Amino acid sequence: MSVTIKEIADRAHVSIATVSRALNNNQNVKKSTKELIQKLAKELNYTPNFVARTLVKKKTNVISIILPEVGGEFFPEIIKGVDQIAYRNNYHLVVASSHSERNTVESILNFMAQSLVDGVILMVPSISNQLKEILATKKFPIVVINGYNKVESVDSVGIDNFQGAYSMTDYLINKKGYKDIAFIRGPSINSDAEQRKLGYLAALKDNDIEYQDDWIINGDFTIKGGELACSRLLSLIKKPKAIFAANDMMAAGCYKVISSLGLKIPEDVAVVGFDHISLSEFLTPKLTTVHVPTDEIGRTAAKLLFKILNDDENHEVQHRKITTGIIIGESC
Amino acid sequence: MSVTIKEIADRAHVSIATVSRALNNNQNVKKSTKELIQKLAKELNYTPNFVARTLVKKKTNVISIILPEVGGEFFPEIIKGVDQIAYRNNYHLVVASSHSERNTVESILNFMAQSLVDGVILMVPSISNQLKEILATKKFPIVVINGYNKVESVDSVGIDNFQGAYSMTDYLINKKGYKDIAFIRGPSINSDAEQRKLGYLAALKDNDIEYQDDWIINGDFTIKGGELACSRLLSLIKKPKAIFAANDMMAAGCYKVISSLGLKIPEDVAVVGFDHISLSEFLTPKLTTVHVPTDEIGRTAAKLLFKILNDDENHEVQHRKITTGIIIGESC
DNA sequence: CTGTTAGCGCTTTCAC
DNA sequence: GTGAAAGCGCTAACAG
Repeated sequence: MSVTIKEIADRAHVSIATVSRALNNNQNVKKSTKELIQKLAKELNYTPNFVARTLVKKKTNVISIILPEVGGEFFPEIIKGVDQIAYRNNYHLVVASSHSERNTVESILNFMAQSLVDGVILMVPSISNQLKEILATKKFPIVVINGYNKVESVDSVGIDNFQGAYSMTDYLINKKGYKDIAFIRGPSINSDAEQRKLGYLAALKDNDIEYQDDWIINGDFTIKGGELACSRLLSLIKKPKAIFAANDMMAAGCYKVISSLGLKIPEDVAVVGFDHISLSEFLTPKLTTVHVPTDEIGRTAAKLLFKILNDDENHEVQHRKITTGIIIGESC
Repeated sequence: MSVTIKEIADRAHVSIATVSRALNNNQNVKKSTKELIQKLAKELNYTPNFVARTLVKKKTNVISIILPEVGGEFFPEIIKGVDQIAYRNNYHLVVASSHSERNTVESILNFMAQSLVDGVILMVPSISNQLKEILATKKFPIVVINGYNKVESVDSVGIDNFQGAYSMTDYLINKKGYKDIAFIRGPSINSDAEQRKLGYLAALKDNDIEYQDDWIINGDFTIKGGELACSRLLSLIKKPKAIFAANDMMAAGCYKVISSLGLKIPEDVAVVGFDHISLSEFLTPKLTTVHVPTDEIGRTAAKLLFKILNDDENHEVQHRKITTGIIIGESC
């Protein structure tokens, strides 16, 4: 096996305690012996046994992120952000995605029970009651990624959907001069989607624009849903001049319908989206959309977690919102 | 802290050794005491301390996957595949992506040195000499994802680029009746790209079609590169009737150029790609392309790794190639 | 069947 | 400054 402190101790003719001290650079070890030990360690290519240290320190230097899936547009970015911060803190990251054979709750409990990780970042589409209970009574460091429907006692970070939708709507009105703006909603159980709708409504209101009931159409965040919604909007007697889709996928659906009707974006009707997925860059004309800084979410969550980890006692719960920005394309 | 076997031992009035045995279900423990212990364990909500066990067993039940990046089209799928298999084997997965602050080699050495993981899956765009050396002298379980440029002594899995390109070309010729097929290459240092070119050439040859030098154009796997290559091809005196881009990104570039020239796909010129990235589904007309079963790569790599892990002594090195399939769109 | 004992590799009092 | 010794929670001989 690999070299241990015992090996070094033997060669340096000191005790393993001294080696331990010297290697941890702390304590009061005579300069010369410290140097000798460090030299020896280097020579022997010594690396501390992580596991042994963990056993005594009760600290694994591992955090974990649990998410519904590892693929897609957002998750990888989040992981990346977390990984970055973890690395800087000299931590490792275990990624656990719930899949058919594993569910989120199980994952958390498992990790924590086995004292495998020092903390977890949890990303869930929605917070079930079972989960809520666990979180409410939790006694381990955790931060949740998911803006709404949150548990008060648990740190969280989410994106500011309201602000994003508000500023996009405001942009359409005040920078682009649109007044007739329709909105395609996301699934109503989805709290992100709801916030986006509220942001849209608030912006209309603040600009003294009456909202039209039939310009707020249900959608389901899919391309297909966008197509359906869009064709309904464009078959109204009073058609909107701009369509704000609650996500880019549905905006892409609008593109399909609009081009199949022989209409032009943005001349005949403008389309804007939300998310800034990579597809939005490939649409012609390039989609104007709300950018969600995904990696920042990951980084923020990780930073929050380390704040708890380093500052356990007097850490106070925070709920952070990540603000969005507008990516200006040519679709309005 | 959490319950330990000592706690259980006390309550059951037996020694910790017996508890350990009972819990591990092995050995010969009297049925009644075993049942008592297991009942107690459940009552006390006992979970084994992973770290303590690791320290003595010298086995962490963690594998790691190291990749250049966590985002993008492919990596998440690979991770997912690995995760699935890992979970089934009762293992955890640590994901490490090399980023600005960390490089691959460092990661491997680090993990192994700290005896943090039992094995690693390594995915690299290319294998440097430094890495090659490490791999050649490696003494820990590792499997490399990257078909070519491989180290003989190390297990690997990669996709069969040659076969993929061959069958696509063959499909164009024999199913679709094309004879004038141009090819846009990837970067020549990229061995995947080279294999694709070879597959293309081989298919032409086997069908007795002379290849044309100026129909094989350099590209760089980017949209821009695809655009450039495509406009060069379409300004030739003798234009090809079909363009086989070595990846979907470049195929997307072709789409742009072709539509800007007012030409139609596939009537005026057919376009096919390679990779089956999600963008290819959104192109109009839908792109015909070679599907790379990414999650299968991950699964295969993981299975291979566990084969080594479980079968250490007499495992013989394998090099696996994952075959591809054709996704039929409307672009040819 | 079950208990005793000796570690795994390291950190951390407590003495000297 | 440094060593001795205990112990983290568990497993694995070795006895009985």
